[in-house]
Amino acid sequence: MARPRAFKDDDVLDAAIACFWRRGLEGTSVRDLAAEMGINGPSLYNAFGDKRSLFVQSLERYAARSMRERIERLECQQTPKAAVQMFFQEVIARSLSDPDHRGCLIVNSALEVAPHDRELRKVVIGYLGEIQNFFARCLERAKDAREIPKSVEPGDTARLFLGLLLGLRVAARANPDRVLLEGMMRPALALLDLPKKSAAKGKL
Amino acid sequence: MARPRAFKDDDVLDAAIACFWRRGLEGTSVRDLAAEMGINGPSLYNAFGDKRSLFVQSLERYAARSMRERIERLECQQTPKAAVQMFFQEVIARSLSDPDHRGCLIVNSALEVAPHDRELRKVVIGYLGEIQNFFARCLERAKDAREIPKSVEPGDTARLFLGLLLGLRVAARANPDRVLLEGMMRPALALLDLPKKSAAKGKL
DNA sequence: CAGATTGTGTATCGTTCGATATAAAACAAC
DNA sequence: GTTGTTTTATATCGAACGATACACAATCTG
Repeated sequence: MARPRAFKDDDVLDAAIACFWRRGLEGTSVRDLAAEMGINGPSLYNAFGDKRSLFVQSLERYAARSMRERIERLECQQTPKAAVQMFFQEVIARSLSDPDHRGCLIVNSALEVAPHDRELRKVVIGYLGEIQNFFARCLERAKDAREIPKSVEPGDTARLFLGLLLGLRVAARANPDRVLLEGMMRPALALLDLPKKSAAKGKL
Repeated sequence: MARPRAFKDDDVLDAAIACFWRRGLEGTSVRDLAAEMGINGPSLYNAFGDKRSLFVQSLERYAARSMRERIERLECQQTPKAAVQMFFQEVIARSLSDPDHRGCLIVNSALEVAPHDRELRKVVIGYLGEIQNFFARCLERAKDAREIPKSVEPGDTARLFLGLLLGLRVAARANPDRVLLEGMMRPALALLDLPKKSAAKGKL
């Protein structure tokens, strides 16, 4: 009943994600966005509303495609313990191979916009909660399956892993060095190692 | 031999720190800065150079007054193990009591400016290295003093604590919740607890 | 005092910002 | 075809941006 879009919303949204991911909300201009998306300013406003609204939609698409995709894939294809291990393995690999040092759009947003934008803070906290819940679920299941020591407390350990993920992503932006990224995870992931079964041992 | 400054550089630099700390480099305008510093634009440029140069000087003063002060104070007044514990205790207390959710200027800068500014990246990496070295020194000394288990590897554990500090500061900006902040540190700090001396025990 | 030098305050430079007014273009329904 | 609706492209809008030109004020050296 009217002129059709000359672009697919999802495609240009991916281009917007690329901009925001590299430079953040305030660091990206509407002209930058329009150029990268291959559309004109008015088309951008017509399709996505103002800049902040485009940012919200970019963040939501990023969360669905980058975060939830990884969580769902690992959670249904791996054992609970391996899911956590591979989660960080993938994040580190991505961080080390990204020449732009983009880190994670959610973490970047947690630092840039969450303190000043009440609504976006709720959104970001929601995404971080999803990650924390993923860790907590994996740890609970791993504990039930005797994959990890009984001494692991799933709640706090999930918080530990969330904190380390945030730290990993910050380090990935400033100093993506393999020794640093793998080194900071090693003692934490070692918490999941089962105690060796040796002869002269036994807690009781 | 000429007209004297109507302000003390350090005082107005503190005001600049306050601006950059809350809103970052790009989020703070020169007008914001001049207003908060109580001086006019030209005086700002005369005394500190351009905006980026003022940012560098603010960051250096912040590092000296917030980071190095804490490190030196804890390192000479506390046992090595207590220094690490109190470091995080102080950071968490500050994070929970700050109504502006400012986090840490160094961490904020690691995320905002380090990826796009080669020189500032070096500066930020240097500051992060100072923190990591503080942790490493404390852990080495604590190990020598039998304050922490022999199983603690100082290098990686220092990287772990640096990563957690970064994560703590990000969480402090988006979601400064006591349960989260203390919970994410608990399993990591528990690594420093000595094993209980019970009767039926002994590694060898 | 006069001369030199530096800081201050006003006003503004050109640029870029987010956001639109406007009109032509591309479709569906008729 | 005509009409109605939405998208596109050009050309901006006023505001805010980083940065200065300029003249005046304040100090030191003689």
